Amino acid sequence: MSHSEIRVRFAPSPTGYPHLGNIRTALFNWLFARHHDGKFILRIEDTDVARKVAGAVENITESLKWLGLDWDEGPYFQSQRLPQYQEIARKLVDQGHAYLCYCSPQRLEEMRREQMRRKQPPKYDRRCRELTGQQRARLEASGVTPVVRFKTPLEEETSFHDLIRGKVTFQNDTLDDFILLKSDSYPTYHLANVVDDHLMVISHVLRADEWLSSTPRHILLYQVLDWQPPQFAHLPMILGPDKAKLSKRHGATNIIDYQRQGYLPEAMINFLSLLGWSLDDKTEFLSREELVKHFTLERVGKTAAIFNKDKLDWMNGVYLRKLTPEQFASQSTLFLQRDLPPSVKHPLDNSYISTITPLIQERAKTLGDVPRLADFFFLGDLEYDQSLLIKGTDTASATKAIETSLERLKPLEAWNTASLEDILRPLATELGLTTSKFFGLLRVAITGRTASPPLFQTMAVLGKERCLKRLNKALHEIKMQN
RNA sequence: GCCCUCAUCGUCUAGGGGACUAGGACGUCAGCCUUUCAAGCUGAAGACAGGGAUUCGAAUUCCCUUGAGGGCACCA
Repeated sequence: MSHSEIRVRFAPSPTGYPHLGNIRTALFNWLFARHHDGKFILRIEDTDVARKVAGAVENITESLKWLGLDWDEGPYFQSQRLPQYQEIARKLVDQGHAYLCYCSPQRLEEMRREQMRRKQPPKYDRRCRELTGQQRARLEASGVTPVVRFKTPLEEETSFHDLIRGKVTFQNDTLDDFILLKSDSYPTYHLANVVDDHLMVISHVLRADEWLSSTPRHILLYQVLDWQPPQFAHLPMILGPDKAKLSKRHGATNIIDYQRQGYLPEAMINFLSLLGWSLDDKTEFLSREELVKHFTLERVGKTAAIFNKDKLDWMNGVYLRKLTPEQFASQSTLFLQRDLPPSVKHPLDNSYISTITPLIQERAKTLGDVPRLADFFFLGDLEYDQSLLIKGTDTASATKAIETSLERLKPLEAWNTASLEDILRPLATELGLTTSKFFGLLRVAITGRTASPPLFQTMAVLGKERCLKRLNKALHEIKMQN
């Protein structure tokens, strides 16, 4: 591989399922790689045995696949590369850049509590930093398994140039002697991350802003290891509506949930790309190809973005409407099969579905809306809410309207939108009702609700038999209620 | 408490000294269309956190204040 090749990675830890923020990071890495014709690498940072979540790796790969964020290498697993980290840790100890620490977690915990209580920055007191051989031998003999800590320089400062933030500087004395290797001999994030980014020849680290303050530690590691650090770009965070870092308590943040709710991957990609990045002052819609073509770090912003679900819904609706009727029908089918009430008999008839979905397409914001918007096309008997049935009309006129409609409709042979309109529209005048009232009444009788696709089209799709049956039932209910 | 970062309409953002009476989008409101709901169209309301400084001129540069976020684990 050439030295100038762009190589980036998405490196999630399998301690949970990826949410919007994680995926936005993946997306920007992917876009950056594709834009520069580089490589996008997937690395699983599974160094925390205790917090590992079953199925997380599968969920991560599934999410990336759903969105079409294909990776060129990996997934690599850090848990399978333990010897590499251990060797580096050993080397650092040998060279005097790191040391063995025998302090117990309990002692550290107490110390932290005390520091917090005294409003001091919680920091390791470096008790083991300068142990004599004798002291070490005694601790070793007592059976304590040590951790390896980095010997952070006590003076001077560490700075680096962030591609998005510019120059960032930290005083070394504000840094801790952080742990490199845990007592279970797994590396911590800091060690594994640096070692892997170097070994995998990562050219650019594009990660969320929350990592900014650990970057000086990483820089320090690169320095003592005599490795060239990658370029860093810390992406603005995505926050929940409460302005806090996205987390479980923000609800359905797992990216796969959005798939389940019926968001389209294209819409998701487009929406996410605009969270922290923009092309110009007006472009809202960009295809995957356009995104790849135009994506640059220069146009990534610095300010954290609050996730705005309303806009996602709007955008998904636009993408839904852009689908061909055939595409929309086939995409809807899965959701209808999954979410229609159990009373609806399966399997569903595909040709019937394709007559319905055109009436739903411009009304759905997600594919998950489809079953709710279309259930009355599949249900047998409808349950009427009496207040809906007689809304805006009195019982007598409602009864008469439906009776007359039934009378005129029964002999109708050609049951289609035009013929239905030819019969029913004049009837409104005849009955002395506004079309709004008359059609509204029929709408409730036919669909069980006050809002639906256009009445005649709906009736045409439902068919004569079902419509007459529903009108009869509605009529019966009106009479029963009085 | 300490460190770091950020700061334009409710939200996502454009803006990198004069083109800004600050543009676009979502949302909101109003109107049009209309058999309802949507969709569509038109319009409206709506922001440069505050204070200094630099400059002929600042949303744009610098400083301070304030606010917000993030980090400070044998978690990543």
